[in-house]
Amino acid sequence: MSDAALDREFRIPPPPPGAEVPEPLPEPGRDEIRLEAVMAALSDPLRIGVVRKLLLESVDFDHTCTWFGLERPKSSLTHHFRTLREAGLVRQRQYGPSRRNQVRIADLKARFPGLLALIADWTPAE
Amino acid sequence: MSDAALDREFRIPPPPPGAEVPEPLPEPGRDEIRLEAVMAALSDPLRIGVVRKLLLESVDFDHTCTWFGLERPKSSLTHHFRTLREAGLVRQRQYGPSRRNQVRIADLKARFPGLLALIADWTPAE
DNA sequence: CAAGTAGTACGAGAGAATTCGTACCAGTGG
DNA sequence: CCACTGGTACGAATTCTCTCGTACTACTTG
Repeated sequence: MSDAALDREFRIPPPPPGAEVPEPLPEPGRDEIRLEAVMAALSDPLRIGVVRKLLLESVDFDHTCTWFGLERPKSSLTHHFRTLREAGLVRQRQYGPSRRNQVRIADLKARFPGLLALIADWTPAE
Repeated sequence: MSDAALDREFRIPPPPPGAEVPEPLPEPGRDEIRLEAVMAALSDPLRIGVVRKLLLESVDFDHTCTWFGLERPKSSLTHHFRTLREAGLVRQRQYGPSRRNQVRIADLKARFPGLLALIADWTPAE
């Protein structure tokens, strides 16, 4: 699937008007994102599956870690989502007690055109 | 260095005419290449640099491991080139005593469109 | 045959990732 | 206040990866 198709079909709506959007947690700037780090983050099936699910099913603004239905201990999920954030793939914001995730679509499209399409087309091994 | 050694050093052997091309070493078939494995292989700067150099500077022929000018022990290079081959990124053929490498351009274009462009655009960290 | 070349395989040490238990903390809703 | 939810931080065990030395093999050249 092309980046343009992703734009048309799976665009993440803006936050609701008047809602307070917390600042993102620390993350690399757009120009600091390294392809090696992105590749390393995506080399784990759980993590590339998370990014893909966010791309394809993010009908709402963003999602908590538990929304993904991953059957892992919470401390493991913390590790994987931090890995994705530090690589520059997802942005995390703290909404009260929960932490919500979204793919950095604009940054990734600008920096690595075609990458999101590869992720969206990924399927887990049988 | 002997004259013969000088000859070998600077001669790029022509592509073997016709049927003299050895069979590739064991590698995953086109449809067996996994994106996770490709990402893992490319997450090492040395390896993504090798693939990039092959893409940009050796469209016609394939090249030995030492052609890359990497200042690592031979056993380290064996490890990295095997990783690339087992991930499905490069094809290796045995020409006499030396082993030559090519990017699997057709397979990767078909399976992961856009990936090769990402690799070609990569630059090492400063 | 002997020397040189281009690799391999094995194995060990160091370091990084992964997994996960445990303890803990911040909001939210009785 | 108390329990619950949705996380974090730390640390340990395990596993994986990277690096590299050593010894070895295969082929080519003189």
